[in-house]
Amino acid sequence: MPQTDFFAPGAVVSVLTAQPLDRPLDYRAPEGGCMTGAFVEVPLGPRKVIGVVWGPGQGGFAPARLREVIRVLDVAPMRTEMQEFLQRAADYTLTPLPAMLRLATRAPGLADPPAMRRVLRPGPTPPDRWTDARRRVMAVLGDYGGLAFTPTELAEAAGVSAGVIKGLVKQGAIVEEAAPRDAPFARLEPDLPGKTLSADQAAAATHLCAGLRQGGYATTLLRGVTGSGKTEVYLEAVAECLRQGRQALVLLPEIALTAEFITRVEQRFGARPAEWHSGVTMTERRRIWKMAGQGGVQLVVGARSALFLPFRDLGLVIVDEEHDNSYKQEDGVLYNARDMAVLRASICGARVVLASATPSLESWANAEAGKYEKLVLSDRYGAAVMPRIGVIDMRGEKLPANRWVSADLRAAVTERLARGEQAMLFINRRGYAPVTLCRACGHQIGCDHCDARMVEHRFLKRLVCHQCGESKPIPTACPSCEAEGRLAPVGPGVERLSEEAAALFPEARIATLSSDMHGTARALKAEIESIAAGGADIVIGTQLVAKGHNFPLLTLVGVIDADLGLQGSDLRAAEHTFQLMRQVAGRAGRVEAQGVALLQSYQPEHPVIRAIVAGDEEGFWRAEAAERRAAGVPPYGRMAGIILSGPDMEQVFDLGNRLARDDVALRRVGARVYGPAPAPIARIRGRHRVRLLVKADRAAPLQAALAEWTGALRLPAQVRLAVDIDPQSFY
DNA sequence: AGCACGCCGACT
DNA sequence: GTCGGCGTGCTC
Repeated sequence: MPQTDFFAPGAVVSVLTAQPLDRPLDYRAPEGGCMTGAFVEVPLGPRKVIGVVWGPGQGGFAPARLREVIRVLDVAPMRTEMQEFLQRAADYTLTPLPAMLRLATRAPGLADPPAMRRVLRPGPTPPDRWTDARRRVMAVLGDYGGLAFTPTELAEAAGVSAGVIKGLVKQGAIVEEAAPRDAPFARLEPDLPGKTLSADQAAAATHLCAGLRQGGYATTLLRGVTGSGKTEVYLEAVAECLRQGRQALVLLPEIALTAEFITRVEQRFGARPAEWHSGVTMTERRRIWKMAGQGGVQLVVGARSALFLPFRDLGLVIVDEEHDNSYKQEDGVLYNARDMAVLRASICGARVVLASATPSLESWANAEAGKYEKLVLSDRYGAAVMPRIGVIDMRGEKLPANRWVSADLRAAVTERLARGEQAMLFINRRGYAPVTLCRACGHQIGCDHCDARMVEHRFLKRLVCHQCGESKPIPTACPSCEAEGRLAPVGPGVERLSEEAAALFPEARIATLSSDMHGTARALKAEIESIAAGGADIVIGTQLVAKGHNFPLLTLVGVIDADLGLQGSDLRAAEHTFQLMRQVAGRAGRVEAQGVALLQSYQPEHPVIRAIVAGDEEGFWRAEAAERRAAGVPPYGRMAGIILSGPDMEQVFDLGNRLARDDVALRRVGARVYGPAPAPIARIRGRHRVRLLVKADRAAPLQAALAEWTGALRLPAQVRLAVDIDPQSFY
């Protein structure tokens, strides 16, 4: 890390850009000099690019050929802790540092001078006459003294027409002024009265607040069943963080959840936090980015990429639903947001709260080992109790073709309908039918670019590949044998289940929730709100409904295929099924009545199904942990996936074999390589993929060995190699 | 990432 | 003869 802070003009500095160069380049400091961390514009070949002064020059490049930094940008310099975070995240995920920097500068217009806009302030001369409208305008301007209004905003806030404002400006009662466009966010008030907490919640909140007052890094796993009020608890921690004048970040796994959460923040703190995710406008992103650095935002709520905002003084990171798979995803860089949150917090001395009803085994093990603190909320908040969970053994069920709702489940739904309560049918499959089969020749329609079957989406009237998103119209003739009218949908998806429910319960109002049926997040939110308010009798949904939405009238959840996630040989299958089933079951009976969850299963004796039914969480995790420990896999061993992809299958396989053979670097640290094998999806968008797995001891210096190992392989032009540290799936 | 340099096929 | 294909390499 850099020792020198200021570089005099002409001094040699090293500058990191987001260009894929694999290391920083040396430049001469500009006229006026520059600081470590400064955002600068530098010449690169014929172009000008943005970079960060990373430290003193590295040397080794002819001094005469050094070029000069063009200018220092007018944004808050990158903090040393952010540099360290990016460096360590890059080292951990084996990502080139420039790619990491790109994540940290994903706001447009950083190079632009601070844009100004015209805002209105009360002027020196009172208006000649006071009308009602004029009084309202001046009252709004006075009340919100600190806030800046544009003419349109002021007219709207005061409920007057633009003419009134114009008149006041003309008289000098209001004056126009230039103000920076990227304005601070409205202040959140941590001392507004919060909700009354249960004894459990209060104890947990007190503990978290005490930790924040003590300061320094620590991670707490906050466990609580659905409806136990985890959110209220961690909002108290946010309040404490704000009281200390530090910034807080709340990560949510789904954009669809942010709207509801922001409303709760507004109720608790009297103003809206900043909202950061892919759906946010460019202007707003730039504002949040800049305000994070200037301290003009206290709380950011958003997606995992918010971890890379340049917070000036981050004191608390909440990772809600920490077990959620979407925290580990690729957006240019493969990283797990939960782990990166812990890393970032440990560097900047912040607290982390990992909240979940069903933690990941990793977090559970860290808590068991004493690396994380553990807080458990055992009661459901208010009168709500955990649902009773039962299994319906489908082996004895004689269902007609293309029916999936058993007699028992049907009876249970009918009972709820009679009582005026809501029921939910859950199936974790989008679309109408997962397979389209030709009855004449047995051909199944697959994607042309991937090794995946096309899923019929009747709602969209198309076949869709869930892998690459490619879609095509539903053919009338078989593409293989050309038989007309012999194509048949096989198996259930959420749309088909909806059709069945309509036939079984003709009187009921049925609402179907699936991500592809509601174009926008807003439409989806409106639908969810309407359902929560009683706008439907039966809710039919996919994974989407399992994630944190609150349906107070719901007393029954029926899971159509509880075994679905248990198929395949993925070691995490048990964990995921356990988490998903517990979450779905938790939707039932949140308020007064005890809910019931019924799981349809063809293997009711399966240990996972039994653990879910028994509600024996600790038992499940202990058993799962024992198995993982025996197999030497995460979290008791380390793993990495290597994916080689390219247009030529043979070439990619050859490279995989060569890699597997030349494994000296790995063996030196006691790691072993398995494969190559076709990747879980062997072909995506026309690129063939093979995968190798590396298994190592927990303490092994895996990254260094992997870097040496893969670095030795010369890659042909079209072949790409990606390293996935701590892969989500492994077998 | 861009953009140049460079070495082999079909065109004025 | 040269215009242009995109494979390989460099950017301080």
